[in-house]
Amino acid sequence: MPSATPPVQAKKSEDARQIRGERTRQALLEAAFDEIHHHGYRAASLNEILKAAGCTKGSLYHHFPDKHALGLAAVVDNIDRFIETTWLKPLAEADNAIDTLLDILERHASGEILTDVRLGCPLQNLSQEMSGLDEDFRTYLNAVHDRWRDAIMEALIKGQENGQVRKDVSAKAAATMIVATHQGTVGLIKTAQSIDVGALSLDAFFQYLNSLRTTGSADTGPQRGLAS
Amino acid sequence: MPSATPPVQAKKSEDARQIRGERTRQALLEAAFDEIHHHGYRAASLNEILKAAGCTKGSLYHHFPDKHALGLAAVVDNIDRFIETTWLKPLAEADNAIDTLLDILERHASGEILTDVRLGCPLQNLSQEMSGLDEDFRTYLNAVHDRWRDAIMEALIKGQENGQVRKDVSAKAAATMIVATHQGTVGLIKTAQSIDVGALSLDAFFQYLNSLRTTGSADTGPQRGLAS
DNA sequence: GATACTAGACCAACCGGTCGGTTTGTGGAG
DNA sequence: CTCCACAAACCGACCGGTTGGTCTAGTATC
Repeated sequence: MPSATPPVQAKKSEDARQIRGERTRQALLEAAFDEIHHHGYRAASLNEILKAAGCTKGSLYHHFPDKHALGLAAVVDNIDRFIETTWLKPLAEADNAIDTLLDILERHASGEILTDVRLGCPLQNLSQEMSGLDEDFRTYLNAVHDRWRDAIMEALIKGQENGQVRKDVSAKAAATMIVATHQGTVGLIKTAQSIDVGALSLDAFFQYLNSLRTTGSADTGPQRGLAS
Repeated sequence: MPSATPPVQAKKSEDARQIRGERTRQALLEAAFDEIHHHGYRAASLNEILKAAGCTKGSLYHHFPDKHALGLAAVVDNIDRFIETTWLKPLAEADNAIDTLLDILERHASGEILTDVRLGCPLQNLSQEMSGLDEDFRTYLNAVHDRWRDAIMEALIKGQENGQVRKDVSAKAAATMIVATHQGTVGLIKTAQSIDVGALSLDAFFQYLNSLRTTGSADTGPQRGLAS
């Protein structure tokens, strides 16, 4: 990165405008999400966030009107990205809905996605904490649930059209239950602080998901299931 | 309740010892559980609890060493009773595990058990809030999950022995998933602040539970399902 | 009079939020 | 190229309020 005379007319937006202002803003968002993930929104301390972000109250309240705005921005920023890459994109591109679902769940069970058992899933944590407390958070989190469920539903419907998924099940109901079971399993894991209980739950969950296949397609093949 | 000269020698344990001491203790437990149910443990204000219980700091700290002990006692007291009457007892006495499960779930869906959609299930709320925060709470809540799951498992095993439940499913895995799906559904309801999403999830859930029946017994009978 | 219990003023710690003031980067004038 | 004006960015002491918890004084019951 040579600093040799950058062209004077170069738009400074790309990099130059990001220095300072945007950088500390991003640092605040990241630190805020981390603190919220660890302690929840209400118990998240602004002073701790500031310490982690390496700036002070003045900076914070220059970029955000209050704690609520900071927290919401941090949460939306992070969860949107997560749900998009982990669920929505793979499901939209899926050739086979059931296979894709099993694959994503397997990656949860292996600890690839849920890295820290103690902290749990941010979406789950926040839904639980904030739903009855703040309408802005609740509306957003509920919208995430809806997007998530709809993505599963669409994949199932596509599978039904392809003849991979049984047509005597309601795609919407099944998708809703899949979201519920996943969230519930993550909750059990957090309380048990062990993924063993998650493996148990997923074992039955996989059996259910396989039961959604048409009898023609590879049904209860031995290829799927917990690696154990 | 005539106060006419009670027998002097009457054991005062039953009623007399309960006056004052035990009465305020119970009032504190009740008020504490209510406050915790509404705001969670951390946000539960001792002053609010005292106001609701109609006593003062001095009384509280005479009966309990600290907030932690009060909260735990209140939670154990209440949840133990709930899980016992709602799940453990019916399951232990069940003639048919699947029918009993469907029945309990139906009572949830009808709003008979989960009275206030906004507050959610206390067990779920506390598991989520406290598991990563306090080992005493976590240990207790995890034990409740275990008791709950074991009761379902026992009922399923009994059903397998009776020939009502398919033997190619792991009772333990199925019971774990049933707990997870139920908890997850309750969570979705809370975030959506509507039982509609719960009805959707339960629709698929019922289909799954019915699929656990042996093909001989009343399989996908029309008698079960959401009333709607 | 001893014991169990109640009362509420009081405390340090921490909370989110405010505010006057300083630093830093930049565009235009000379 | 230098200098200045101005605004965006940043700083941290400070504020009122609330928290869980302590302490001393007083009261009902045996």
